[in-house]
Parts: sequence; C-alpha cells; structure tokens
Amino acid sequence: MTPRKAPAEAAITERAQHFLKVLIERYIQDGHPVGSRTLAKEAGMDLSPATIRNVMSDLEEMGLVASPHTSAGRIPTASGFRMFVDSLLTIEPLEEPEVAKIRERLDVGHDKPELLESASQLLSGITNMAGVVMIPRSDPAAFRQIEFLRLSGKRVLAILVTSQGEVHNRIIDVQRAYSASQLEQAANYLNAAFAGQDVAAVRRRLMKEMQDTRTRMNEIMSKALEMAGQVFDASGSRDDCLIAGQTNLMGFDELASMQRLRQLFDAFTQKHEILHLLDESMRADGIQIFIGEESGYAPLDSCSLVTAPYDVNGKVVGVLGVIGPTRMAYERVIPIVDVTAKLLGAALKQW
Amino acid sequence: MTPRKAPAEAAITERAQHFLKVLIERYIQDGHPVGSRTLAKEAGMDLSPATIRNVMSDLEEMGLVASPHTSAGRIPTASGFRMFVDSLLTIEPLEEPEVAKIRERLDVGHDKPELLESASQLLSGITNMAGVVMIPRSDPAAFRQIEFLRLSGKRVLAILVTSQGEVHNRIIDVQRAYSASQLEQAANYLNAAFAGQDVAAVRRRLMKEMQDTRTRMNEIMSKALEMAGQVFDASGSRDDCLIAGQTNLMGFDELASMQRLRQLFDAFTQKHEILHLLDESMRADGIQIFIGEESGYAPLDSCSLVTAPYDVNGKVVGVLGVIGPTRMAYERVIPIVDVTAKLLGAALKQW
DNA sequence: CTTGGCACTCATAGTAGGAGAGTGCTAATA
DNA sequence: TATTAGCACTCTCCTACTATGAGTGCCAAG
Repeated sequence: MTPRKAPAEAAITERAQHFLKVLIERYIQDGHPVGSRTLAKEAGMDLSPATIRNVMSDLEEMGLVASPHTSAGRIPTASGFRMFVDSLLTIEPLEEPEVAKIRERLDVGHDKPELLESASQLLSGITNMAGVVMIPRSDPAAFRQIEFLRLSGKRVLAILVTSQGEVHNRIIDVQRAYSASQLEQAANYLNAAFAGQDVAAVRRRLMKEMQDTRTRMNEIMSKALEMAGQVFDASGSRDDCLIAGQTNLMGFDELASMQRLRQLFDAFTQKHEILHLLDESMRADGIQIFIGEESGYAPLDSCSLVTAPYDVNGKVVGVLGVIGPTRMAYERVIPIVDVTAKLLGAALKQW
Repeated sequence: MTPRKAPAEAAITERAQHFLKVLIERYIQDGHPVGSRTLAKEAGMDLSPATIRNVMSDLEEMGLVASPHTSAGRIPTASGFRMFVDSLLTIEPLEEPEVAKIRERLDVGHDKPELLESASQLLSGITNMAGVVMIPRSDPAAFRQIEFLRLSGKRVLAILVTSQGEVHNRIIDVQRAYSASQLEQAANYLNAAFAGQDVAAVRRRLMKEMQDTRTRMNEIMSKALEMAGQVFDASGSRDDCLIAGQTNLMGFDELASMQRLRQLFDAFTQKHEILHLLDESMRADGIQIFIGEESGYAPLDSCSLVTAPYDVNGKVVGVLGVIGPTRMAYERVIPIVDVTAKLLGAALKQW
C-alpha cells in the first residue's frame, strides 16, 4: 500500500506518532500551521508547549513535518501524511444511511456510460472535490456479428457487435462498388464462420483462408477485419476516464495560484497522465493513495489521489477515485471511495 | 447584428468616434485604462490632452467609456465595444497562408466527431482563447434499417441505422424471450415495410397496423419504435457542443478572480446556457458577437463570444465560435471564426 | 473650439512601527 | 533524564503614514 517507504531514520516513539496524528488532524481541519501551544492543548496529555517543541524538532528532523518559516507552526510533509494514512489513521466504515444514499444515487443509471458518469459526479458531490472514474476495459472481446450497409457509392458502413453487446461502427472506403447482396453475402459468411471467436483467432484464420481461396470478397473483408482489429485493440487499450467536479478544486486556497490551477486543469483535459496513475493503481488491490509529489506528476504536486478498483463478478475492471488537496479528510474520503467502488461494481453487473 | 441598440443620445461626432476607436484599440492591446495624454499622442491628430478630455467626457456621458476611478484613464464599456465592432472596426480578410493553415489542420479529420473536435481545438489554439463548436443537428432523419440481436434471456439489443448512416443502439428489456428467428422476422418486416420513411410516418403507420392486425411481434416492435422515437427526437434536440482550450482563459487577468473563474468553468461543464447562446446565434446569418453582459448570462459577464454559423450545402447545421475576454482582438478573431466556419462546412460535406 | 494652468483625487508603492505567534536555547526542576 | 519555565529572537501580518504619479475637471485666456 506504500508506493514509497518513509525514510527509516531513527525509530519514532509512540508519543511522537500521537503528536503527529493530532497535528495532522488539526491541520486537515483548518489548514493553518499548527504551533506547540495549540498542539499541547489539543493532544490531551498534560505536557507543556516546550516539551512539544522538542518532539516537533525530532519530527522535523525525520522529515515528517516542516515549518513554512521561523515563527509559524508546523505543517505535515508528504511523508508525514504518508505515515498518517498508513498507520495512524483510524477509519470507521460508513454509516448505513450514507451507504444507502450512495446506492440510491447510483441506481438510477439508465445506461452504462450514464452510470459511470453518475458515479464520478457522486464522488465529487459527496466529497466536494473532484471525482474520477476510469471506464472499464472490456475483456478481450469476441466477435459476434457483423453487418455491412451500403452508403453512397464506394462507402460501406460496417457495424460490428461484440460478444458483450457493444456496438461499433465505422465507414469503410472501398475500391469498387459492392451491391447490397454482395455485402450481405460477405456478412453472412463472416457471421457463420466466426461468430463467438476471439478476434485474434478470427484474424489469423481469415488471413490464412484468404490466401488459400482468394475469396471474391477479399477487399471488403480485409477492411472489415482491420476495423475489427482496431475496435478490439481500442476497447482493450483506449482507456478513458470521466472527471467531475473539477471546479470544486478552485475553492481550496492551496491550489489558488493560477499557474498551478492551469496545470491541473490542463492535466484534466489531457487525461493522459491521470489515466496512467489510475492504471497503475488498478494493479494494486484495495485502496491506493498518492500523496502530493508521490504521484510523480508535477501538476498534482499539492494534490492527493485516493483510488479504489472496482470489480464485476470478482474481476477488476476499473478504478475510481477522488482528487483533492493533500490536506483532505482522508478518514472520510477513504471509506466513501471504498464503498462507491463496491457499489459501482455491483451496479455494473447488470450490463 | 446588434442584439441591443446603443442608446441614441446625442449624435456622436466623427472625431469622437475616431478617438473611441483609438482608445479601444489601445485598450485591447494592453488592458490598461487609457488616459488623455496617451490618447493625444496615439490619435495622430494634433490636439492637446485637454481637448481629448472634453471629448472623453462626452463619450462617458454617452455610456461608451467609463473610468474605474477618478484618476485612471478610460476603459470602453460594453456599448463602447458594441459601437466599435459594429461600425468602427475594419477587418481585412485573412491572408491566404493563414487560411491554408486552418484548412490543413481541419483536413486531417478521420471521423465526423473528430473533425468537430479538431475544429474547436483549432479555434482555441489559434486565438489563445476558448474554442467552441456546436454539434450539427442532423435533419429529421429517416429510418433505414433495424437489426435485433438476442442478448441474455429477455434482453434484446436493437441497432438502428438512419438514412445518414448514423448508428444507434439500445438494449431493450422485453417481457418474454424471443428466439433469434423471431427477432429476425421482426427486423425483416420492419425493414421491408418502412425503409426510407420519416420516423414520424413510421410510427403512425405502425401504430395503426398494430391495432388492426395484432401482429405477433407487438411488444418488441413497439419497444423498437419507442427507441427509434427517442433516437430521432434526441438527434434533433440533444444538442451538444465541444469546448476546447478553456484553460487559456486562466491567463487573462480580467478573469483572474476565483469566483468568476469558477462560475465560468461551471458554465462550461454544464454547457446548457452556452448552448442556448449558440442556438440563438444560429438563427442569425453571419458573424454574431455577444459582448460582456449582452449575453445576458452572468458567468460570461466579462467575456465576449464571437460566433459564426456553418453550413453544409447551403443549409446551416451548426455554429462555432470563440470565447474570450471582452478585451479581445476582434479584428483578428472575427475573420478567423468566419473562415473556420466556412472551412468546417466544406470539410463536413464528405460525411 | 482649443488650450494651458491648476487644484484635486486616487491607486500604488514604500516605509515604519507594533502586535502576535511561535521558535530555539538554556538553566532550573522533579 | 525528561520536563518545564523563561527569555531572546525571528517572522508574518496589519496598520498608518507618506510620497509619487497619473489623470481628471474646471476655468479663463487665446
């Protein structure tokens, strides 16, 4: 669960950990650096600020907290947060009414993409941050049915249905004009011969057969095959994700600089790197958290990303999560992401 | 071309107009209020600042310029800009190399949506503002072909092809299980009977026929019909638009306030109101410009929107445009939008 | 009608001072 | 040895004050 280990350093005392915890909780609450005075009161144990200061000094040496300047309190570093979420955080599962609310808002889906969209909006709405849902990669789908339709002149519309019932279509430019019956013949042939087969297999067999018998339909078939290849390659790798509530992030003043913000939003529209992160966290099983620079992706430097994979019938098909400022209420966000992932998985079963 | 008329007021002298023009040009250049001193130098005519001040006073009275505070120069108001674009602006058409560049970047499109996307990116890239393209509403399309595909149990996948070669598909839940041949039969019937007809006509006729003859396929047909209805209704009214380069707007300091910016970006994700504006400007023929509050839509208060409808074979099918700060280089943006609209229309012919 | 002159108004930048918060260090304490 | 009180010190932040400069409006003279 830890992408990067915290530097080993001198062992950290139980007490120091406790202070770190309290400090972070306080910092998460109101975003200001926390001083020894405040911490002394907050921490419960009856210790003077001076003692706290000593401990803080240790924590700073370990790289878990830092001070913005001499006379501000301490703020947690990324490693500080790391330790916090890894071993200090106590998350209690969501209350049933809350779970119910999520389930309810997820059940309205009329459509697979609609469902995913609503999931990402749900995440963003409930956390007041940005929600992100990666579109499930369908399995290496099998060929099911193909249909050709003559458009104007030498253009043919190919409609391909996969075993999952997804429909893809593409316009094919062909060398010569085919008649409707010729096209039907080609489709019939393909449908009869290859239905239910893996696309790679179809491709192999068709290649061979075309060499052997020089089928009359050569051209159109090879184009169709090409299309099928693209479609399946695409549905395998053309990952995409839905991001919602991005504007929520404009409310946090740690992200208030235009420069940062612009980078962040550019990242959202490009999606590319975000996808990469999501993809990465699909391999892990369970909640993943990227804190600040840990993501290794500059625009997310002062953000954290909490993700959870979601599975349909035991098979992980995608990831969802929440993007917000490093200073986010992890103990709230984590169970929300967790539950949403489970519920989305369940809701996806019907498609 | 003028949504709101400038208040009539006292007639404006030739000279005053000239000053207004120079002032606005200057203001567009560097965004600072323009003082009488600067204007005196810039304007060419040999007049002292004091004279200019008198003129400015008149312009202010007419509501064409305003002063942010006592000792700043003047900035143009929305009405000022209005007069500027309506009668003061001299736009010379784009140079051929520039046109060529646009054409080139538009020609790569592989796909209709891809083409539209590239158009909006083109607009944003070339102007450094936000580009927006409204997706063309297809004509009241005709029915062409339908195909039913049995999925698990009582679910049927209906695939509908319109006369334009668009493919729509939807899963239909039916009351009882139909066999593949039953489905085929239904499809054959529909295809044979209704191909090429307007969907409204199909619906009417089918309704009647179903009452008369109690076709066995009643259920599935009516559902298919329902779907077709939805599809056609949708493609008629489910307008959508593509917005690109939104983050460009973060660079302008007149939009730098988080509040404004957030409103603006929310507007972009909701699209709703933007669409309404675009729709409005589709009715007009030719370039439309909404300046500042003229749009009547708060988030766009300090923005301007320059739009042009684009047509395919003489029929207007959509609108595209650019959104930027009120202080934009209209004389550059207008021809760009104009040309892009023409080229997009041309490029769309092939689909 | 145009112009120079002049008093006036503001935003902006810079400076200075004080308050408040928090620190590190040291020496005393339990 | 761990804790604490005390103290000097360092920052940030806020306020008040003061130019400075740009630009205006108005008036009276050309």
